[in-house]
Amino acid sequence: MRGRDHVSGARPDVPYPYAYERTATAAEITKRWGHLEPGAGAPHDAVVRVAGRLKTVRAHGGIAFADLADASGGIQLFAQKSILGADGLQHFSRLGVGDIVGAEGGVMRTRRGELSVVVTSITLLAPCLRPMPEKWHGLSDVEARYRARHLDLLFNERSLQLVAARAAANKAIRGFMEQRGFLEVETPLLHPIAGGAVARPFATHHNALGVDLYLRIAPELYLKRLLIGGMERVYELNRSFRNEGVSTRHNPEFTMLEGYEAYVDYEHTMSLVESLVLTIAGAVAGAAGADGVAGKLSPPFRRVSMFDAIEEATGVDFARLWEARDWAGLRRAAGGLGAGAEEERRPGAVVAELYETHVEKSLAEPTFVAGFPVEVSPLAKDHRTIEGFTEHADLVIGGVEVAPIYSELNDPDEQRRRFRMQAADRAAGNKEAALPDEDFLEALAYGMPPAGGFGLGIDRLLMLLTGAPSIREVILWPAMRPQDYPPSSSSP
RNA sequence: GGGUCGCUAGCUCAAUCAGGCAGAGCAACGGACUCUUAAUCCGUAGGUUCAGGGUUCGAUUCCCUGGCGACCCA
Repeated sequence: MRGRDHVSGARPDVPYPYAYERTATAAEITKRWGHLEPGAGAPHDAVVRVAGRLKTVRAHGGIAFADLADASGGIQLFAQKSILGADGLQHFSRLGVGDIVGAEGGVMRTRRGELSVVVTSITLLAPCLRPMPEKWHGLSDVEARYRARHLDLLFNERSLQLVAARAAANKAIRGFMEQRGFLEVETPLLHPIAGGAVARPFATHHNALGVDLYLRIAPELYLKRLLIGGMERVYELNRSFRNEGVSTRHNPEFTMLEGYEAYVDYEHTMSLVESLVLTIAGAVAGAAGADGVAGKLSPPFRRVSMFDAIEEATGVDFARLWEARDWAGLRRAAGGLGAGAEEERRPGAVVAELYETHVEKSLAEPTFVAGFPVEVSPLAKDHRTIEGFTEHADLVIGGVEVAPIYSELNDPDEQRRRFRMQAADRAAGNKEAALPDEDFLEALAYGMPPAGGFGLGIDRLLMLLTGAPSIREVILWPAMRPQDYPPSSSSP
């Protein structure tokens, strides 16, 4: 591979200038001078200085053209020997695709109708020493796009749009939460105990303190401490980490929004989340186009109990079996639906499995599924009417769990029992079961106001809203195995 | 974790089915050309065919192992 290693050495001028005084972007020139007729020029004193990356260069002997792209769009550069002289034109013509340049000149529309900067001076700001992907097909190899995102963004407009969509979502979230009186906070990312969710953590170690630490799997337990501390509405737009598989829907680091509001229950919080999701959808549709469901969501979102949802999907009335405490009948019915219904499994775990395998994927329209078995919701308050259930709801859109919502558990004794239940689960081999957090229990004992809380998976929401087929499309640098590392030496 | 598919020049792809000199376009380099815009034309150079092993006179091609990725399933 030869590349263009020669270019920097061939330049007589400063190879890497420190700055370029730009006076116009491509879009500004298009807006200001778009009315020019073919062959017409702007007044002679209308000199612009533009900067950007060359997409193509076309030399024609006495003249040359180049397409310059900046963040606002593109503008053609038009160079002539009669203006630049023979050396100047040759200098221009030797510029290559990918070089970053600054150009100064007047503005005109060519006879063939292309708005152009008539170059009076061109400055190479940074040469492109590596060969660029092909101008016509660009970079389409999926793996290459994820690994070389800098090139992906240069060649694939959609990738850029998805970055903008995330920025728009973040901005909408902050605006919405602020307007509702929530304060944005930042809590620790390094946790002595990874709590607040059911997941395996990444482990690390602090040398000076001599303690093992874990990357957070959720900020929940710290945000609840803030409620104890007297804050009534808080949220954190956070990166969390889960040491689990990688797939089109899972990335080891992901972005989540968690919010807590004192003195309300999950019914109230469901309404909050509904408004929030609609607000985000509007912002994303504006930034990325409504390819996914961004433009199609409409309130009110449906609310359904887990038992009703299961009955709709399977035709079996598990609510009746549950109320009758007919565990044998429940196991029999669940077993008939392919669920693991062994004697030692708790009925709640069986119901949760039925929901996950038979219901969740089929919920296309935005739906709040309310009431989860206590086994899978160690941090939510007991359900007011269904024994063994909690006030935990999931917002499901397009068959994907987007947001869990809770009436937050604030009884420290009950919280301790829940941790014990999880510990038993863990002893039984479930490595994901939650760990007891004594610090948190002690804090809870000071009294936490009743509160509604929610978590919103931003990456998955962006996938849904934009129609992205993989979570890797909405994350700039998704987790990938290192390529050629260690450098291939010998085979085993 | 299982299954299917893919990996050839910087990029996009041929050649693989049926083993027989590894190619094209773009990009790069040299040259021609004063209204091009996937510019055109002439010329030059560019390869660990993902890696290792096997079969064979001969392997990008067939077989095995491994790597990386995509998709589907759990």
